[in-house]
Amino acid sequence: MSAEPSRPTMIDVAKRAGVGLGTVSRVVNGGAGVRAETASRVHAAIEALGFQRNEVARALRPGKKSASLALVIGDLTNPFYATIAKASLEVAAQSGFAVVLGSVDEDPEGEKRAIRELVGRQVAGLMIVPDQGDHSFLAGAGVPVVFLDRPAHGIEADIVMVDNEGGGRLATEHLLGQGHQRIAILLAPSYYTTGRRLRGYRRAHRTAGLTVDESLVVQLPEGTTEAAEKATGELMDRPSPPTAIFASTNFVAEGVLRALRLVADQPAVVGFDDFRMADMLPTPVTVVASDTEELGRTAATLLLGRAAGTNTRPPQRIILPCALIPRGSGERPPFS
Amino acid sequence: MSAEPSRPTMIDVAKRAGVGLGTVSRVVNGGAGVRAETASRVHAAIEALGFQRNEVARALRPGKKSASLALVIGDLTNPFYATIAKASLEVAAQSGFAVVLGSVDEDPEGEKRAIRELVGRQVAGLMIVPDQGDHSFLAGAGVPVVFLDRPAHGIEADIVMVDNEGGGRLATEHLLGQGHQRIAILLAPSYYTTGRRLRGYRRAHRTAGLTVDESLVVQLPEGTTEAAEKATGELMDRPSPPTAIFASTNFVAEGVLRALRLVADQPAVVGFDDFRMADMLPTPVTVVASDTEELGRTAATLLLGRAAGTNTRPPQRIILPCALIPRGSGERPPFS
DNA sequence: CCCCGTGCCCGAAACGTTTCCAAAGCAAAC
DNA sequence: GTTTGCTTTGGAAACGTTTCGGGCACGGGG
Repeated sequence: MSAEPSRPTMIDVAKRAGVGLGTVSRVVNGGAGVRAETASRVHAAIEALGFQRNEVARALRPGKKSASLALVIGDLTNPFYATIAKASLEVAAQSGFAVVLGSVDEDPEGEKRAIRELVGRQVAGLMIVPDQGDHSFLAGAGVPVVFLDRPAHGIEADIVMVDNEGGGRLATEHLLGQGHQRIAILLAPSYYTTGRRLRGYRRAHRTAGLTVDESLVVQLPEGTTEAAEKATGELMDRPSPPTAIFASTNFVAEGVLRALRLVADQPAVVGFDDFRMADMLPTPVTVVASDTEELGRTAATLLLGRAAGTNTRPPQRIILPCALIPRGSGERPPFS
Repeated sequence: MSAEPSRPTMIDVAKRAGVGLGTVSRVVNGGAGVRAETASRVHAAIEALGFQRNEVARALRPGKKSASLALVIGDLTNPFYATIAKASLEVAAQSGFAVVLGSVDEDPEGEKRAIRELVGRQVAGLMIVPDQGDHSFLAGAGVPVVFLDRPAHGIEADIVMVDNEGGGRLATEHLLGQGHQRIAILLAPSYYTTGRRLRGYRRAHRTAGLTVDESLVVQLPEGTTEAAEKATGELMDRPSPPTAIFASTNFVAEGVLRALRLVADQPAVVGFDDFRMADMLPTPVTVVASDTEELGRTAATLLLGRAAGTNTRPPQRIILPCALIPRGSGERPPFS
């Protein structure tokens, strides 16, 4: 057993450079108020010892939060979430912040535990894509919070999201404009976003003077491609199938497209959120999409402002617009 | 300006429960050697105050690393990396570890800085998808390291990677088996993995008694779809274009497919690494792939073992196998 | 009655940094 | 020569936890 070669501390550096502890600290933090000659001696000692500041000890001082942001987010395999993670990571990195990923169980209880954990780590701020359930326990945590993609209950905080209702309306209006009358909507059980998209769907119908056939509003048991595939198959097997489908999610859209490979009369399809290869499929997929990177960037920027105390405005609600990207699948006319 | 409602500490809890500081600590850490009655009083106080252990202070004690792993990885938007992140995150979470994402600049210098940062945060271990360049500076850090996907220079450490050469051979043999003689290989400039895949390509040729036409070995300036698309276009415009293309990366494969939309004589295509929708494209894409989740899981498990001191074996090199998934694009016969 | 375990609990020390106060050096002004 | 003020430096306190050496109370054995 060799003795653990414990990393050198500022004290070691101070001894070696023949200066006081405080001086080393000052040099490490930018070196204001230190003679150049002294500073260079300290730097030499740091170099020689391979000293590396212990961020943990640094963060212990009151007021100094650790320079990290927490990100509590769903399945990174979903390009929507991955894009958010990437964008926020980039913004954070520019300010010298690291990003801590919380464990991402699906149940609200796991989410709560993960968040507690993160708060205990003294992160400077939290970015959360909230599950359903109450988030009031965050109120007293003394950490700024920004919610992404959907609001949370029980707490006033910044939130950055997409114009779900507008997007839903856009998609539906587009399909109605092609002459479709029987438009199905497949909803992943994601509660809030899904609800708003449905609302847009309804509003588009109302505006057009149509009533929606409730049997075409399909609530999926899961947000997976498999569930969507199955539901789509059943939908198209009905006596009078829909002539168009609005898929409320990128995974749902994928499932829909899979199911449709076996179908003779191809309905029009519009998805929500863009995805890779959407334009490469046999008939390119029309989607309603927003700038997901912008969403992540905005949230991170906002949070950094809060964490730094620069931004003291009341909680903001930022809503990013959606645009329709016609590619083919949404422009198919109604069959029969 | 309301006074910052600083979070309660163990001292506050101790006062409120009418016990000593040490007792609170024991209760919080499992409560061995504390009378049940006392423990419940402490728990009540914790509940009442909303106490949350300060992990930073905890990690300050010598030996105690913070319960977090660092992950230094490329673009999360790349499903390959996203999958690794997800899998390792899950494993870490099971052991109560969080995952810190390092800033992911592309240049080696940025990577080095990011790693230093992470080491300073007292993470319990590092998972790194290494850039080229020397990583010997990690040797003295006193933190266990696991490299993913490619080895690093200047340091002995565990590494988990894919059988790149075998995969390259598999892909090439498959194409040769279809009667292709002019097989192009498009290489993203990722140095190591790319080099091994090329080696597999060469070996397959040699085994088949063929010499490779060096003009068909295309080194891309970038690993982007755009670069691959451009190169593919040029490739197919040659007087005698290849009848098959081996794309060394998922992004490269995408670029190839984009370019091929405009081409009359469709070459066979095999990609490296699977990707979403590969089976949904007009002609489904044949790929060589390995279990990326397994890669992430293995690395995380290995690292946790090192961090806990459970695993003291000499550094391991784990190589995951690749399998060919025929879907259509790789089974196209040579044209003309 | 004394001694010694055995549980349970207390509180000080230590971890490595930042920050604050004071001291020291020095130059300029008187 | 003294004062004043500024720059540079040293060192102690504080951050919130874990850990460790005791202390106290109680009970049983001698």
